[in-house]
Amino acid sequence: MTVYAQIYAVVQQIPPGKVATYGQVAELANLAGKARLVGYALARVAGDDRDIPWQRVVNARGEISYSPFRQGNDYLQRALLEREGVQFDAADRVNLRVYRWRPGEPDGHTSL
DNA sequence: AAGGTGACCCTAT
DNA sequence: CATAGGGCCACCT
Repeated sequence: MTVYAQIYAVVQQIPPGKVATYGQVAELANLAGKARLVGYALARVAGDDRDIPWQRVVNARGEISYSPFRQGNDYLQRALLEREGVQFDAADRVNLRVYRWRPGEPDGHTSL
């Protein structure tokens, strides 16, 4: 069982229309504090593996992590999320209080 | 086999 | 709000 397998297993549980942060995924995969590994692991499957909803992972501020290394996948990420109903604010961020996925609550009830 | 690197995160200034 | 620095660790030369 590699650390990647654990990371992918967690990401696959994120339901459509919801997002999780890198740090959150790391914690759920028993890799607390190793958020970078999550990004690294996802970089290896993006565009390659369609079984993993990589677009549902954003950074701790609710932003998509843009990088030239992603060759457009970052922009694609936003398009995919919007297609799922996730809305971005004027600062290009998603409101984590509304869209953050909470394990155990399949259809996150957005109570403030 | 050692060193650079990356889709991160947190705290302090 | 912005910048800076430390911690993290598997992957690829």
